[in-house]
Amino acid sequence: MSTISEIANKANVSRTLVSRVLNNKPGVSPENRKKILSVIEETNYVPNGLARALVMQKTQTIGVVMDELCTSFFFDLISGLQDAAEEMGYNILFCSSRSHIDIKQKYVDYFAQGRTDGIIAYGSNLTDQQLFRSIVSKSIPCVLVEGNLSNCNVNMVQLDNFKGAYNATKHLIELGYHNIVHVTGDMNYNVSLERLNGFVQAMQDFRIPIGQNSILYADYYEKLAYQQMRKLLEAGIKPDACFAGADKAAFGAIRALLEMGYSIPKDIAIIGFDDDVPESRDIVFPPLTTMRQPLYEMGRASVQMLVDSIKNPSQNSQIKMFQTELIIRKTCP
Amino acid sequence: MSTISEIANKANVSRTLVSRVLNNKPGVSPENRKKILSVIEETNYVPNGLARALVMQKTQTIGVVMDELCTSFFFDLISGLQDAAEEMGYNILFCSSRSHIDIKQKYVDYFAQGRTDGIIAYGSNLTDQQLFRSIVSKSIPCVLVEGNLSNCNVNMVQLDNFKGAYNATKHLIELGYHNIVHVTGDMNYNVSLERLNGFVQAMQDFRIPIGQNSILYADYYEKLAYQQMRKLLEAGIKPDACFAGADKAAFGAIRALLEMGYSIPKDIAIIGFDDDVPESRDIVFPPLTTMRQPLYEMGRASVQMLVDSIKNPSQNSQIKMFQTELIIRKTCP
DNA sequence: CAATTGTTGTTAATCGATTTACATTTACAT
DNA sequence: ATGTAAATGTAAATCGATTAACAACAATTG
Repeated sequence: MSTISEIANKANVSRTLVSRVLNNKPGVSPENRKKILSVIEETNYVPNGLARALVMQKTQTIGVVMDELCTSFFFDLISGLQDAAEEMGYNILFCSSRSHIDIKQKYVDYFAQGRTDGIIAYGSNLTDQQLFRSIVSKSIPCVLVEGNLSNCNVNMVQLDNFKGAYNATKHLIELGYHNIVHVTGDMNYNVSLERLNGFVQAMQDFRIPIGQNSILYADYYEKLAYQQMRKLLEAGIKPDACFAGADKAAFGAIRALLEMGYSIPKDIAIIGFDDDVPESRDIVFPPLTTMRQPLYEMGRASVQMLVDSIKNPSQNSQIKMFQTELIIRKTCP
Repeated sequence: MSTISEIANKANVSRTLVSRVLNNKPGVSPENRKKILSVIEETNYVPNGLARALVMQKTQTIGVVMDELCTSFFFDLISGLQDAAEEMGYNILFCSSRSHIDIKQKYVDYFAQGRTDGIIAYGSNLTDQQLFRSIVSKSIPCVLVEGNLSNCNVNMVQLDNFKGAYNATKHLIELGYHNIVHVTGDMNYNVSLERLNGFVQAMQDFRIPIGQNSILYADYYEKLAYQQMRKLLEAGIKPDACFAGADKAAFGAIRALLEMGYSIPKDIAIIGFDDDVPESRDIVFPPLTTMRQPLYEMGRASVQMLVDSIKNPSQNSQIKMFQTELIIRKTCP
């Protein structure tokens, strides 16, 4: 690895001139510029980004901390992040904690040690709270996506899970379904609680009693939802509608229902949540009616908010709340 | 952001002492150590990673360049990368080119500007060649995964696609199937060519004629494989076995076969490739017999090879070839 | 008691870039 | 010929850490 000084020596000029050439700045005679460029060329010289970032006090880099990377669910979110970053001239670095809180902390610290201009962290897990507060205390620009940090002056991009769940439930109720079952997520996650609350509130507002069998405690994955729904059906309970807190869970429930001879949506209506439906799903399952999360837009907004905050560090923190959209397909009219 | 000098001033000591405390080195009196630690604590001081990396001439960081991040296919590969990196004390940064060659180049350059100790690049695309050569010319340690760069002294982790395809085809032939159709991938990708060659070679070795209808040109995704298989069946061709170059393609083909009333494996045997089967697949499709790629192990090997190369820059480049394994499930005995 | 060893501390060089301040040269108008 | 402005160049400070070299002093040893 050669340095700017070596280039300067070989070209018989000062470092300053090389720097000017590198950054396309004036103040270099044509012949010197040419000579310097040719030395750079033949040396395969690349300026050191660390040194540059150190003196410029900026990295043009955003660090993104995710719980998982290889999940179709994050596809749109990451696309939004990347498109916006590209447009605004930032590089994006990803890291994956694989849901280990200590690894997440490690990468947050890593990014916060001057290696990025700001951090975007995804996390709906309640155990993230401490970690998020640690970022904030370092006073590095950051945006929390799907995170919820009360009493804390921090930028947040959120989804209105409560209203989404409320509207999904309301939709079912207004269609005449009253025997509705809700499949919840893991109760360690904020989103699960918020969606459950939305369901409960809607039921109460329409004075529909919530019984012991109205709520299936599961997680947002296929397997457990399948098992719980199966158990319910085998116990002889016959709901006429199901609001699942996540599409994956909806598919699990649907599988149980199909196995038990239910026809969808004739015997039971289904609404999911997320709009996380791989293209291939439609092959075998009925196309799912669901509450869409505008993940792409949320990704874009996160970057915009962060860059705002980088360029204007003294400004107050912002919170942007996104709404879900009911996408009517075939599992519920 | 405070600096080491500020800490030194506040604690009335020299920078050296602060540095020693930060790095847990001896040569600091107990009372000074305590004082410095308390100043660090109350200042929320974090040492600057760029400055440290600049003077230490190492970053303890590996940069990974992928075509896509949010794909189940890469799950195991990335797990392998991360586990190995964790064990060896390296941080891993990911970036996604989303299959844009210029963005890929941008991030490779970014990583190569001293920001990482080495680069791992995934790419089976033929258009990556130029890009890979540019990394090599920068003489920064790197490993290519699934890439194929001839006449170039560079570390590579590869899969024996030829032999895998050969063995899959051979397996079908030895079971008595002779009317075998192969679903290919995009011909711009090395893997597609290698797997096709393996198929062809096996057919030739067993003296089975390859007709016009023996090869379905598609990509490794569900849709096109579905369409091509459908077209074949509608033309009245009745193969007795199918070797798909990828599991996704296999599922597309299976879908067409099921729709046309074929029973699997009674009427037709199927072997896929990759073992990229999301858990949820088994719900509706028959469990797929396939050639497994040891992606987790390949991920680990990439990191090991890279770290080797970082610690011993002068050594010759290595190539490690991994073999596939036939996983017998229900679509082919 | 002198010599040696060990501990604790400081100063200054270093990593590789950018940038300010200033020096030199050239061109042009007066 | 003189003064001024523009263009081109250099030297040195700076970013924020680590570390080699060395100084000062206390403790140990013969």
